Amino acid sequence: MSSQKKVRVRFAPSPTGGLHLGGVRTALFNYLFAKQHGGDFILRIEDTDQTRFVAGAEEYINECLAWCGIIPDESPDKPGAYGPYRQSERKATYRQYAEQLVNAGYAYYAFDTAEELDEQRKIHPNFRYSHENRLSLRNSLSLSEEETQALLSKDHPHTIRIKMPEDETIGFEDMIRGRVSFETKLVDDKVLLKADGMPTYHLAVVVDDHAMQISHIFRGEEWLPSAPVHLLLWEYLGWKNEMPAWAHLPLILKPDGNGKLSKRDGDRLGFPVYAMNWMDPKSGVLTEGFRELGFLPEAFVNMLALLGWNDGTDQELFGLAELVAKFSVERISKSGAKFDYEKAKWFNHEWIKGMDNSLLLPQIEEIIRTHGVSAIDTVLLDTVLSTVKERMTFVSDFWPQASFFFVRPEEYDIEAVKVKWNEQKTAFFQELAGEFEQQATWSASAIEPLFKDKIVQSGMKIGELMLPYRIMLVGGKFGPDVFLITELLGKEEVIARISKALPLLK
RNA sequence: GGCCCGUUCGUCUAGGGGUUAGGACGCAAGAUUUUCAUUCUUGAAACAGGGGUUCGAUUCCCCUACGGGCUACCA
Repeated sequence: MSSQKKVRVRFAPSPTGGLHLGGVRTALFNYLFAKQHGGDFILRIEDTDQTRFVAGAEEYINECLAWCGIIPDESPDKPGAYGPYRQSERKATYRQYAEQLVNAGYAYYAFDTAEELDEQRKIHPNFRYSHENRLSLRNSLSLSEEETQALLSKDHPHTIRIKMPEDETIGFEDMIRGRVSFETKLVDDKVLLKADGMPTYHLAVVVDDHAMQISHIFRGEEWLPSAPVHLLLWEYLGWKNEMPAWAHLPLILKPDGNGKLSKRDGDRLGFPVYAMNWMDPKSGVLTEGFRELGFLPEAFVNMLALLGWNDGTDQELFGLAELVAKFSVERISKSGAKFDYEKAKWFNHEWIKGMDNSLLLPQIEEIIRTHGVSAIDTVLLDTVLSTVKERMTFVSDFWPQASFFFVRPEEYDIEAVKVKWNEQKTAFFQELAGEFEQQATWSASAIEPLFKDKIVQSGMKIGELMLPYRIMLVGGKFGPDVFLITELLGKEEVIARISKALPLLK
């Protein structure tokens, strides 16, 4: 069916909030599939008037995707032959198709008001608008032709509902799940066109996917129950043999407890759920995103791809290009995956370790600048980054891990050494500073023996002096090899730091 | 309640009629690092239950249980 058709795949986010993990993953899988088949990835914006449209949200979506390296081939900004790709700009056609369905007997006008239906739901707890009761409700099926026309000509508020067949089995072959089928008698008569003339999602996707020549649809599992409506629509609109192939992706679940992952879980458990910072325009509350927290887009994408997919080997680290090459729908798992923030951090750690310094440097320099250091020695920075990289989980870890290379410590972990301090140690470091002054070759390999020999001569133990020395240089019990730090800091700075810290230890 | 989808270590998963059920995260222990982290080694840790089918089921089928999704004039 779709094998000779060009692969065209779309991502249709609704611009009502931040792009969360599930959204990005749906975009990613769409993208991977399209690129793998040499097809097109289209961004379609689901900006119905009913969804509370948020200003700037469309730009936000674009930025998120761009950060992840998912670049649409066509989008509202880059329309192709089948645009426009904003639902709000395609309003005109939906009504026409809805009426076409009514005329063909596949749909009908329903005049019941929302209040009347609410009333029904109160009386009948399991109320569904369906073949069982549609003849006792107010619609063009129960009313006579004249009554219907009268209501229509009076502009009586009405919706158009699909007329679900009474007793059919409708099924399809899901690319992930295999055969899935539904009994139409159990599906209700969904609204296709609302009273305000706007389409529901059901009508809009089908009409647009057809118009946009979409060949494959990857969407969340939450859409599975409405698949029969969509399937029928493709058929009723006369497009049955142009119908795309479907794949319903498993959901991303909360790490604890049960249920779909939501923004609240991030707040509650202390991890991001949005790709980038998202400010809720109503509440003004800012939710920190993966990007701002110091995640590398490569790690973010890698982590998302492996949440529900693997290549069948033990490999876990994949770049986007490799994902495109190795992706396969058959290997997408059927069951929902709980999001594990620890594992996400591990992915980031691995990517930082393996990332070329030159790609990390712009962000690192930015971090250093925000801490008030303007003169950056790029050669030193490159070396520092190399030694500190493996200790970083987030890009932002650079500062806590390496700040002492750029600024003198302000605070010292004096408690760690004070109890065992004595005059002999003070004298030792005073002399050491003097000897450093005379030292011609300033390298770790030259200083380490000098330092250790001097300790042996003094009769003290090496272990007694190493920690104090470290604390003088970096302020605490952390950091890379102390002699490497000594070398990188330079002679003048090391002596200055000894002089600054020594009085505090006495 | 109804419908649909799912179920292998705590988590993400590999596997698949006969396996010591593999890997990763996390956890624990040890080694290295005279700091902290990294790294390395080792360890604990799983086929939801019951029926079939079969010489043999974790794997195939059915049922149950459990989990999730949907059940709006939201997407």
